[in-house]
Amino acid sequence: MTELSKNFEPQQTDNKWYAHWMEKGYFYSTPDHREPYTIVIPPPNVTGVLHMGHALNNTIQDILIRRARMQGKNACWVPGTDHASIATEAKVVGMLRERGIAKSSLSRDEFLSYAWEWKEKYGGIILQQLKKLGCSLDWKRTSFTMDPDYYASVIKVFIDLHKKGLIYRGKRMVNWDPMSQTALSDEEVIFKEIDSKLYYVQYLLTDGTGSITVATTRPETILGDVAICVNPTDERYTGFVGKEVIVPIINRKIPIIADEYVTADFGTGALKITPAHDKNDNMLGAKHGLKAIDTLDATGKFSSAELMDDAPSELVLSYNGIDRFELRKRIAEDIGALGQIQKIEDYKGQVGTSERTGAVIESKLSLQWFIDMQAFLEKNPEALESVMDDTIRFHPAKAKNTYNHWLENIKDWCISRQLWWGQRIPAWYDAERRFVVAATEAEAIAMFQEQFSISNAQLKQDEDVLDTWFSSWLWPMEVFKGISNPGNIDAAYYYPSTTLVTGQDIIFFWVARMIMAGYEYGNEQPFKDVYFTGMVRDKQGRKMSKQLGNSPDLLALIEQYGADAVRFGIMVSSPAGNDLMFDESALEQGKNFNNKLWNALKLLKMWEGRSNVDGQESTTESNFAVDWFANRLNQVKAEVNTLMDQFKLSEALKTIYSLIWDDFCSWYLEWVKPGFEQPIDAAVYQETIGYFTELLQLLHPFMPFISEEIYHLLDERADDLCVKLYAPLIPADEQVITDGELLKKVITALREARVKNNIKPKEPIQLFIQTAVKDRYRLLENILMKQVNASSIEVSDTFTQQGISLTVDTDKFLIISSQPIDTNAQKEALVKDLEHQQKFFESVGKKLSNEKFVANAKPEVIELERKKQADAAARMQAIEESLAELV
RNA sequence: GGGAGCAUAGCUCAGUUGGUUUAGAGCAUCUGCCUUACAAGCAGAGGGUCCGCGGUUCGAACCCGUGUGCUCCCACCA
Repeated sequence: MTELSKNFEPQQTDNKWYAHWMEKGYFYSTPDHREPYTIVIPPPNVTGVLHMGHALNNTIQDILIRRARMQGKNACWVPGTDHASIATEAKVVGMLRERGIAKSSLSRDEFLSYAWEWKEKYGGIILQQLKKLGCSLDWKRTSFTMDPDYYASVIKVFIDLHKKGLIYRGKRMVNWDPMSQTALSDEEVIFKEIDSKLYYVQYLLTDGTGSITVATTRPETILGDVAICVNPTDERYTGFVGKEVIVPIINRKIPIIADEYVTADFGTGALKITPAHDKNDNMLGAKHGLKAIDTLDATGKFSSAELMDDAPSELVLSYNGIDRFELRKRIAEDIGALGQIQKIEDYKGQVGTSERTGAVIESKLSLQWFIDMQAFLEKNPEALESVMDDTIRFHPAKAKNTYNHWLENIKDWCISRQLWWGQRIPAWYDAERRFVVAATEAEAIAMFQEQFSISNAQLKQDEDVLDTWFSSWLWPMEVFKGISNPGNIDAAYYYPSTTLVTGQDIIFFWVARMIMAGYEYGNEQPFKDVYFTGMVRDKQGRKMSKQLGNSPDLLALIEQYGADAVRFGIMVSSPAGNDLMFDESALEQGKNFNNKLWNALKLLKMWEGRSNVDGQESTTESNFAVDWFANRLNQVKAEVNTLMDQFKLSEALKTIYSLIWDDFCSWYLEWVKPGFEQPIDAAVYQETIGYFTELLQLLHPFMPFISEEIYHLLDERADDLCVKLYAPLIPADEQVITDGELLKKVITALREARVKNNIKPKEPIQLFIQTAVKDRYRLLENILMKQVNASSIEVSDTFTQQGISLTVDTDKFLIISSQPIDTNAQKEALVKDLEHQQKFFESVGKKLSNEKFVANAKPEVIELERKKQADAAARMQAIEESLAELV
């Protein structure tokens, strides 16, 4: 027997076991006759590092996949990363800048070779970090959304959807990120409340009869104004409609028009129309036949390029190159100098920002590629139906509402991005901007021949790449090459996947689109269950963020507490779909739990050499304890199964924790513990080892390292817990469970009596019991004696001595000790208990004498109330007898 | 502005179709113990107007209405 350390030392065991599991290839999966259980990881950004959100998400996936593996399913958890177009490109640009290289000085190919170099070097660190957490991923299947096959599948889907008329190219108002200089989808825009100012700008009428004042938050766009709009019912302005005003500074003459869109009671009731810079203005401009004048360039700086018709002044030209926010101040000042700013008010408004860069979004008219989502959904109505009718089950179900709302109000998806890192859009243009969509230039040339009768066309490929989510939505299929090589063995076996575990925040970005793609390309659901995790917050409920500095270093925590303790801490307080309030004290609890397990092991190791193989017969206390725990274990295993099937992982873990700590360690081990330096019965010892093994197996999905370690220390063996199959469930014997509960209750009550009467633990007592179920107590006697330190137990019909009396259920107990008895305190306690019982008895009695209750309640409920009443009566009688015996 | 959700012990949460609930657990707190696996522990205890108000019902933490307070999602009233 090797010497066991005082406490469990995870740092030494975690890496050892992970390496061992890898070496054995336990995480690798290939199709076979077994039922598959498939999870595809939500691919983290290739540039990412492990944070609390990942830890929560991946711990859950690992628990599910490990359990499936031990249930005999063919468990396959596919790892991988996402190329994360914007985020990665930004990182590479930053890296180049540090080296003194500007992106603009590079060709596309040069830039991409730097990007790949960077990806190879730094990408996927996060996957290595997942190993520290114990994640049992099938590393041979590691995928990347820019792998050659994956890339090809994305192009294939683009071409296919274009052919089906679901993808179109058009000039629309898009969300423009001036920092990364690309269009974004609506989902990538986050609205934030920002303090700004409302400027009241006066526009003079051309006929010299006065002016109209407009309230705007964006004076920098004034030079692009093409009209002033008022509500037709607004009496203040009835005389104005049809007249013209002069735009300050640029001196353009623009009409005053009327449209019901304008709300009279906001600002001055007059709205300036700038179709190039606002979605609603653009809509109004189109409706009223107004042109759009764009005064900002792609980087958000002023550009006079579209102002040439207005013969711009020196002042206007001097704005060129000024950033939009600086420009706002400048123009406001310059209009102020003209005396045409009436007032400036503080104003808090919603401003769209880029999810990735945080830059304030500009609405910009731009030629982009879109998916007609409405048409897509009409073609695939199952995408909505499957979720609403629980063909795809959402956990928690309330996420269905969110999903439903989004799909019912779905808008077109802008999928082109003005970036280089990503799948390049397979559209080919000639000099006259005619285009075809084709996978290769050769195909495109052939198509030009066919469509436009142009041979050997000189073509250029679209410069843009696709939105990252346009590749992610194929993830569950394409990790098995289901798009690039449809119907292959892996795809047929593993797809649709079993469970998806992801954050609620990407329900639209990702989950909804995967479901849509699933029905379009495979005509079935991509997964059966979706488990949504909440957000990880600090214990004050704040989001974790770099600015607040409240985001713990996960690897440091693993180093400090061990991976199992971290997993425990995360899981113990994270119900499905609810935010996780991360608190380091939960990790402490996890560490303590490790230690508890470790000490149980140490205890068994002490018994190992002292088991009595051929000696005395098993004692009855051991028999009952062994019998009880076997049943208790079966009972809890069934409970855990139910909880796991309902995805109540946190509850399941707490249930296992309590089974191990309370039932196994506090009760069972104490019940079978032999006297000091006494041998333990060999059969009992063997059973105990078996129970501990089963407990470790139950715990393994949650805490894989320590369970594997103890499993091997408990008994030298060749197999591993990691792949040990769960035994079939056996129903528990209720009578044995009930007897065990009674025993616990009696022990607790007697201990309480000892404490209250100042009987020292070491002082033995004599115990007398009056009970109607003598046989049951005979079974429990020896354990009871040991647990309450009784020198004798006598089951009799009457008590003949004075002592401390108490009742448990309807059984009466009398304790005789050398301590002097405080009769008054005894009486007081009994009277208090009696009063309590009486109150209860009366309330039940009241209920039972209520005719309406007896008439309306279900028979079994009435029966129950009768039983409660009878029990209370019996208890009252027992207490009264005890009181009478007290002189 | 529209929609969804939540409110139970100091904290984090369970509580299945209303009746085995006189509302439970973990953590924290308090008391006593270095008892021969474990003081990172053991034994025991205290702690709740189930957010307020009204209603339905024989019976409500649970169902309905309403008020209050939080959270999230959607929506560019300039």
